Amino acid sequence: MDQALQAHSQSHKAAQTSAEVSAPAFDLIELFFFAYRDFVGDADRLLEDIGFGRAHHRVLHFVNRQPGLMIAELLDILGITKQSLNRVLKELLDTGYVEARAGVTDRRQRLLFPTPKGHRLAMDLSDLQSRRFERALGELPTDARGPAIDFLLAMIDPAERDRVCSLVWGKSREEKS
Amino acid sequence: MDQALQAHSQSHKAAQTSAEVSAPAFDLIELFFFAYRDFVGDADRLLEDIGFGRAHHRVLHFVNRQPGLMIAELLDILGITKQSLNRVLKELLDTGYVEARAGVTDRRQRLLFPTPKGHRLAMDLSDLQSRRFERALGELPTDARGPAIDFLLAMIDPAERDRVCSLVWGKSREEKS
DNA sequence: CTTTTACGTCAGCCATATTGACATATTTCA
DNA sequence: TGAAATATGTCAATATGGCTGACGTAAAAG
Repeated sequence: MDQALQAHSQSHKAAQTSAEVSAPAFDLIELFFFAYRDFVGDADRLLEDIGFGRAHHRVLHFVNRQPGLMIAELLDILGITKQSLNRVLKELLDTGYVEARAGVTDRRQRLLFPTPKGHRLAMDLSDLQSRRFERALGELPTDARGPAIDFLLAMIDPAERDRVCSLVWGKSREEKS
Repeated sequence: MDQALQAHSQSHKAAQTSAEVSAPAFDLIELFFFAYRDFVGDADRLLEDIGFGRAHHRVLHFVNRQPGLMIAELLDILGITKQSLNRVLKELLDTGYVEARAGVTDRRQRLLFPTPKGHRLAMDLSDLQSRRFERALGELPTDARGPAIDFLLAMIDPAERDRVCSLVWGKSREEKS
């Protein structure tokens, strides 16, 4: 069967599109796929006991990371529509993991905060995922934390990087006003 | 649900005191999230023109990588049910990206092969994703390809690694080049 | 006072996954 | 040979997480 594929690959060389380059990095592609799958799998297992999914996790994570987040900012970070957010956010509000307070200067805004319960869940999920990173980095010969950060950052669209960087390392929402 | 939460909360405290969990690696968590999102976004944009989604991509990718794959093997790799696979696979067969032949020794088996058209699409998608890796690795000071592979592999569940390694390199991890 | 902004909501659609039950062909084994 | 195990297909119902479009409302900004 490998012969069949090779023969066919040769015969169509002329018809290959402009996208064709050197040998594809199948190993990196597949390792990234499986690594991410296991990474989110940790959180999935913790969440399914409470009846939440990944959508809830993402919302809770960013609300916990940036307490006082506005709806519009959250939509921008997640890249989803307000209708999509609404069902998930409503469940988080109803079950008391997140709470919303009207903005001080602008009372149209609903600023989102984690409740103590929501904060604990968010930290448990983050700890779980951090432990995977710690284990992984600990398996590597030298300290690979810096290189890992550099690699992951380099994988992000250059145009997106500033936004991501300020989200990851930037100021908290309290100083924003 | 309250019980689950309470137990969960206590286990968190225990973990904090005994395992001395340091501050969660929010940066790695979020960078991994955004990196993976951009990574799959490349393929998503190419696929949506033909009306395919990520599910089609995953099936086509592994069929292209391992021509002659059996249905059961594919289900095992993807970790989904046959009912989920069926619709997607049917569309790939109907549109002529994948073809199925009965097994030689066991005619119950349906061995899956990429058609020339399917092979080209799979390679276009892989090339697109490879270019992101090449760009990313090229931005880093020293050659980071080996370290990147090691890091991604370390992120995968230890119990899963041998399976992933033989899938990626067709051999065990020790003999990986 | 009008417009814009920030948000909520209803209604319907699509894609991807799930489980359970049942059908069919084929191979294997007692 | 006849029974059981295997590989796969299929029908039906359900969940989740997204989408678009349209419409409503309260508050801020001009």
